[in-house]
Amino acid sequence: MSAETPVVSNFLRNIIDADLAANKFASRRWGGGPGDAASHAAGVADPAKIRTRFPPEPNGYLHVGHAKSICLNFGLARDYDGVCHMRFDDTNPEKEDQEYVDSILDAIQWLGFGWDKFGQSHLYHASDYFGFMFRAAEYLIEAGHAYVDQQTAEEMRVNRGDFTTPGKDSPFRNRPAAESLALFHEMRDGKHPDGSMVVRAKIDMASPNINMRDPAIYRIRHAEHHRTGNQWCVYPMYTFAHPIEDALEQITHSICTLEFEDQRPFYDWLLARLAEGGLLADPLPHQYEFARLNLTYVITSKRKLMQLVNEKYVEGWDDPRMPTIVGLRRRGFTPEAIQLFCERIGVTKSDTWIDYSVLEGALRDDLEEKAARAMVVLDPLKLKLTNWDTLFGANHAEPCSAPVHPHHEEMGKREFNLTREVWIEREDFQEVPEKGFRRLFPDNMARLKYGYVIKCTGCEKDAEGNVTAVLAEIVPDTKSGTPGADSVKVKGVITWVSASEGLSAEVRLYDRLFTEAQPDAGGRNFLEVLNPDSKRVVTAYVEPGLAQTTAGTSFQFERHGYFVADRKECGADRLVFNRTVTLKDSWGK
RNA sequence: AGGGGAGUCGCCAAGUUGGUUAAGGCAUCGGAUUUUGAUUCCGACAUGCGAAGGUUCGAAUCCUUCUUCCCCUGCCA
Repeated sequence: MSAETPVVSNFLRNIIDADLAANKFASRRWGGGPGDAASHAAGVADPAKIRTRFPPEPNGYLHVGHAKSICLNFGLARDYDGVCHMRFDDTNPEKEDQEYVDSILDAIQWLGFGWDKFGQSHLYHASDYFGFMFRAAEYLIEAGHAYVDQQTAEEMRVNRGDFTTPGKDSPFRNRPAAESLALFHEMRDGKHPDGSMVVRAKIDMASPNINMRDPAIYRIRHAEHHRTGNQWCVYPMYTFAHPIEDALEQITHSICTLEFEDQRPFYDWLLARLAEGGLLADPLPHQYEFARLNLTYVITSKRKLMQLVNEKYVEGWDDPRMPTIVGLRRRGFTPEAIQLFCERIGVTKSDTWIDYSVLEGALRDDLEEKAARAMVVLDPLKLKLTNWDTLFGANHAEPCSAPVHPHHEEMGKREFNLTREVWIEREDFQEVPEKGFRRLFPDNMARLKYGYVIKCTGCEKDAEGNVTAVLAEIVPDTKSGTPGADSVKVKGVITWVSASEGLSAEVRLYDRLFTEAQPDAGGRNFLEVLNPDSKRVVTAYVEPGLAQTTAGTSFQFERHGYFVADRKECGADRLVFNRTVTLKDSWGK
């Protein structure tokens, strides 16, 4: 898909182009896997022109916002003959779980990306670097760049100062390195309870950048880690761990979101210190920040998504209304549509809102090309062909044929029968037509798609005056595909399903989850603007050929939109379809 | 208030060593095609680049001032 989509320049591509042009990475070595300066020095010239990484914390499900980052990082690596490392940033044992690891890996592969490149897998875990990180912290302490602080969390907070007030040095700040080192070892050995002490980088308590006011780099957590078990009771903080992870993996461009901009000075400070100590070597990785995705009508906060699931506003993480990758997938999104969306929105440093319709547009553009067509009636009203018996005989079934895809003959034909009674959409009949209406109304002609032109003669009503059936006559010799098909010109085309041969199916009509473009704008509780009609379930009639539908297959239900056979509940015994997105409708329903 | 960022068409977004008519996409609006009011195809769509000054033969690009919005005071990431 990217072959036909011209690549649009962005600030990251410009940076990479400049780096490459300057031969900035010419001396890079690759030790065959993540490692310190010595191990890479002993390796080979790095076969990867650049290295990026996608580093989720395995504490939740991936969503459309992550998709932007995934497409960016894996996409750049692909385009520049580099590699993107799949890395779990699992430095907080209390929040993480293997279940999330599995779902994340699955989501990325589904999106169309992988981490095997240059003959090896690049699936990494921050927890594999705990040993090095511990050594790095020891080095920092020994070199006078870090210390063990025994202030309480509250004392630390107060002494950090605020935006206008410089912080105050901790009373432990200048304790001898040997004392800090001994305490750090005691921390590791489980001699101290959670929260009793912490290792802090020694930088500048008066820095205007609060992240430089002696940030905590190691804390005590007597917790079982999903990968390292009980091997450790001290764990590195993100601030400290992330730059090291990047360096050990020889990442060239460490791309993260805007809120980490203030963290970059520490990122550079840390790597420079470790390079001084010989633990790391140039060229060191650099951090670049881009604006995360803001999508209207969508919420991506982990906490809020969790709330939607836990409080049953939706039916799980893979509910088709959820912006999670599993939700989008079940809704009928394709990986290509999501990739197209990411290409269209671009990458910048300006914090913007993308309208939900852009996502829908990309989806339609992808599905239009590949979805098989089918005729389905979602809101059935019976149509009686009153001259059927005299024309064909009551029990006759008239075979009709239609292309699987109007622009792709090679996809073949589908066959179904026209019978004396068919289902049509209730909205396709108006006893008194509104201006511009071209479908069925008394004395008007329209075509039953792929069948005959019919002339509406009236309707039947119940005691309350509700229309219960539409009456029409077939106009002879107008069957689609026959020489006389165009002898009568009509403006309206009606989709239909044989009343006697059509199959019934459960169809879920999904709509956006919220009624406001920015559900949590201005501190509003997003639950107050949940769309009560985000899911409507109808029993529809579908053409007989859909009987053998495979779960996960996408269709265009003609004149309605794109639908997908639900991957969990659609089976041979029960047809279940999810509406992925409607067709564009310039007439307005 | 201190620090860090961002403001180019309705929504995104190229363009920044200053130099012809400010890319492109989405949306929108015309028109053609169409057995999906879909698709497709043609065409239209910023004398303007947050604002005001200034430098210059020439500025979205340089300078000055102003303005709006976003992020930062977890032993989360």
